[in-house]
Amino acid sequence: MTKTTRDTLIDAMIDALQRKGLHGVGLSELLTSAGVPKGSLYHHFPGGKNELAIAAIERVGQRAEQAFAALFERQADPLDALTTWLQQALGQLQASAFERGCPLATVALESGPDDHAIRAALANAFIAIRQALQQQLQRHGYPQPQGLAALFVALYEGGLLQARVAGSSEPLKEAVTTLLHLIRQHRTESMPA
Amino acid sequence: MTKTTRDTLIDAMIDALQRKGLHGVGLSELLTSAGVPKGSLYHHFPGGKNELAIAAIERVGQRAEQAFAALFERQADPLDALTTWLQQALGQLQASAFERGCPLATVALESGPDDHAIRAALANAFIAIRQALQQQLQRHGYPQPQGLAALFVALYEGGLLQARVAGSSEPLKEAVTTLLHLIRQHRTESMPA
DNA sequence: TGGCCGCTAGACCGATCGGTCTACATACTC
DNA sequence: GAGTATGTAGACCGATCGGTCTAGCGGCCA
Repeated sequence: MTKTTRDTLIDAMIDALQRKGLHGVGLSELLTSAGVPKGSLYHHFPGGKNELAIAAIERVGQRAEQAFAALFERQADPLDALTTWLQQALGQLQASAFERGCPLATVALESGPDDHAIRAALANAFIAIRQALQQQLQRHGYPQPQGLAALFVALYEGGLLQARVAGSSEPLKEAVTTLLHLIRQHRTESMPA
Repeated sequence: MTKTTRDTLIDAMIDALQRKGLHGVGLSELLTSAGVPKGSLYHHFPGGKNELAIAAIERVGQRAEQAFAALFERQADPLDALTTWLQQALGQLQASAFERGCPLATVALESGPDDHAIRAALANAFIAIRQALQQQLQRHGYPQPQGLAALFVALYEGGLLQARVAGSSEPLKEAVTTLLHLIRQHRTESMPA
């Protein structure tokens, strides 16, 4: 089963969003890297660049949900699962010489109030991610699961950003270590197993 | 003392970076909003858009350092100071209908590996900010001050991002509350006053 | 085999991009 | 008042932007 043209385009857009953001990629550049002519783009996505970006955002959201499901199934304690998750993200960032961050973050900051559709897609994706985390934390009896979920997502986004500009994974590593330490400490004291 | 043309341009660029990022603003748009002709821009910044962006990043870094200094002078406990800081950021975001975030974040995610100068300016700014936080935390005896500093910056950047796409300050508020709770708890237990 | 349709292919378009260049106003110096 | 430095003003440039349009390829069904 070969990848369809549509999927090729979406993947190319995701990669572009990770590296430069929506305004940063030219269509011709994107099409060249995807090996797809312009006609095909506008056949599959009549709405052009924007529609493709929205499809990319939605796919990222879906993948994140799947990845979380798999992760939480493998590791019982959500904290272990989240640690794995952050380590994976860090690994990918390092492997790409700190060029590939979160595909959602850049668009989120670039988008203006007029980009309704993009904003909606982003909002959905982030809500889904936070809810997935929150449910797992709640199920395992962590206090303030909603706040913790938002905190973890913030740590992920803010940490990747810092790692990117620093060209080093140290800031993120330190922040993760510190937060996990705080939570574990708090947990063992307030709810002894 | 009227604001110089140079300062007007820098401020306009900072505003643009907060709203749309570097690639998102056109020069003509920026110049119109600043009320400055193109000739003046290239007189003060021969390097054009990039050089202006770097000047803007540097100024943001300086302002942050000043703001921290003033904040820490007014509030003895760094945690109180940081709470104030996050509340101010949230206030500004809300006041602008969630359009004005951190001027550094967007450029950080947009910039490619070839933008050496911009990357260097960003790296400096973030290092300065983290160090300012770290020193204050250290001075007040908080454990893992470096990790805490990185964690706070991540919370700030990741939290503003979430608030922006959500069009609501709730995610950031919850994350802040949760983190402060964790730290205070940890502190009172490990180092009773 | 002829017609059809999903899709590829890329020439082409006006608009806008960042950047350059010349002309001019102002103000300070000799 | 002539000369010079500083900075304003915007017409103008080629390149590139996102998007449209026509041509044609290749498989499928009658």
